[in-house]
Parts: sequence; C-alpha cells; structure tokens
Amino acid sequence: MQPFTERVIAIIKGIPPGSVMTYGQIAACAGSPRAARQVVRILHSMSGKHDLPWHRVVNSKGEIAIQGEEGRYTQQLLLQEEGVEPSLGRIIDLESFQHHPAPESGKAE
DNA sequence: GCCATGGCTAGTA
DNA sequence: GCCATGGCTAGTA
Repeated sequence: MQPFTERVIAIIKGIPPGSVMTYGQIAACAGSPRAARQVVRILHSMSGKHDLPWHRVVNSKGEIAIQGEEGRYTQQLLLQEEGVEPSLGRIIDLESFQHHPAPESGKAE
C-alpha cells in the first residue's frame, strides 16, 4: 500500500465518534490538498477491510455524499447515533462537529 | 479510467 | 451545472 493511502487510512481511523471530517480536509492532512477524490476512492474500496468509520466523512458543505438511498440512510443513522444531528437541509454544522486532528496525530509512535 | 470532490459561473427570483 | 484535479488500479505488451 502506498504511503499516501496509509496516511489517509490512519487519519480516518483517528476521527472520534460524534465528529466528522471532509474529503478535502483529509487529503490536505495527508499531504495532498487536491487529492480529495483519492480519499473518495479509498473509502469506496477499502472501508470494509480496514474497518474505517466511513460514515464520519462528509463533503465540504457538510452534506452526506453517498450515492444510493440505502447508503445515505445508513450514514445518516450512524451519525445520529453518535449525536451528530444534521439540520433541516441534511447539512451538518461543520462549526460544531468538524474534527481538527493535531499535526502530530497519525504520525509514527 | 475510476471516484461518495470542490470551487467557480450562469441563470433565476 | 460544468470541469480540473490526482493517486491508484486494471488491463495490455
């Protein structure tokens, strides 16, 4: 697995319950601010095997970005169970719920 | 060529 | 709603 991919996975695993990060934010933390779509691809293909909290990742507006009805519903439910309540437009208030990892976190022990 | 983005523009009210 | 972006993978030679 490539270093960028490993960093992205470590960052996603570090998102605590009850908070979210955005695709672009994760890419930036992993060292490639323009690689938001790569974060998408990693989540899409590896969230199961690596036991990632995939539901804690949303787009830059705070919206659930999943495609199908079923997936959208599942993500919304998992977030609500952690106390993340979207407002009426299904928008999550990033000011309240966005996780900002410390620069040291996710690096080598 | 994939992809669950993101940032900007045009068009409407 | 359009389109540039980018790390990775599959498929071919």
